[in-house]
Amino acid sequence: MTASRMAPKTAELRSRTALRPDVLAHWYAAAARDLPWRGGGVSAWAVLVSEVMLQQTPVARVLPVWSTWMARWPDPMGLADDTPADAVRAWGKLGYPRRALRLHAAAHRIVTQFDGSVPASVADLESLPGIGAYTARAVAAFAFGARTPVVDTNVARVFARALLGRAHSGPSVTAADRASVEALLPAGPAEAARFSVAVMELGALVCTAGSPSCARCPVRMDCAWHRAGAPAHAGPRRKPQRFEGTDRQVRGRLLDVLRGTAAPVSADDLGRAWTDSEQRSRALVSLLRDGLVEQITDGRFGLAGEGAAPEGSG
DNA sequence: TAGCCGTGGAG
DNA sequence: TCTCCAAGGCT
Repeated sequence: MTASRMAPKTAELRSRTALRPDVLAHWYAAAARDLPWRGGGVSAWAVLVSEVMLQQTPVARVLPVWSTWMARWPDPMGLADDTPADAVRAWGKLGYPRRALRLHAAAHRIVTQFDGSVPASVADLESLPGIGAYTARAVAAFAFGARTPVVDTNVARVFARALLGRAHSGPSVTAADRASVEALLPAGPAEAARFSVAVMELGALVCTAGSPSCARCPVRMDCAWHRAGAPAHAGPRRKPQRFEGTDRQVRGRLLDVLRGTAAPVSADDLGRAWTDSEQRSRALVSLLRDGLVEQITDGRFGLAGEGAAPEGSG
């Protein structure tokens, strides 16, 4: 869903009925998953944490980690008071552990810069580490009721299919995509947020990337892609990511060792996690550079913040 | 901006 | 077994 693919004018898009807010709201009420970070009584912090955890990560894997996290750190102050190592360890095996580091840094910034309260504006949210264009708008809309386009890969795909008749959206969500979605957002903030979460849910449960379930789609009769016979995508697909044998895998192995031990470990201990010393060294350097790992004065390695000498000891 | 950054379940 | 990928962000 690049800018060029969004060529149809707003008025033309608006005239189409493929994504009627009322239809989507009705479907959402009946089909949506009951997720603990949705609905009333959930803090903005809880929403923010869920959105960060959900980046590139399946809901089923996020659920238990989010629950544990929120029980331990119900507000940003609690997390900011603990070490980055605590955050990385609590993150467990969710993947992309730098998110834990950034969430910890975000909590610190919320405390120091925003008086402990998650900011409500998109601009302030985007200024926080680990909070990008999508997450900032998701928090603004779902936690604060802001009328702002919440466009993730699901929303982009649903729009590409229902309104443009294309099988897939572009490789990444652009500002032009957000502008297109914003043009179709219901006028009321509450309705807009409901519309956004409904489209997201539709993309996650029905209008999936691989094998969409058009038969049970509430908007199939008005979907441009479905009406065109659901033609396959012609252009190039995203290059599949390989993992086995990559530095990413090595980083994961090293971090797994460090998560599993309370005390810092020696280089030899890390050596057992991966035999190729050159690759192991490269991965370790990158972890140090990222701030996930640190080396203490005796040469051993630990998660960031846990190997630090006590204050005043040197 | 294309490449990098984890993990493990599903088909 | 192997491929694909799941609510992005950062450089």
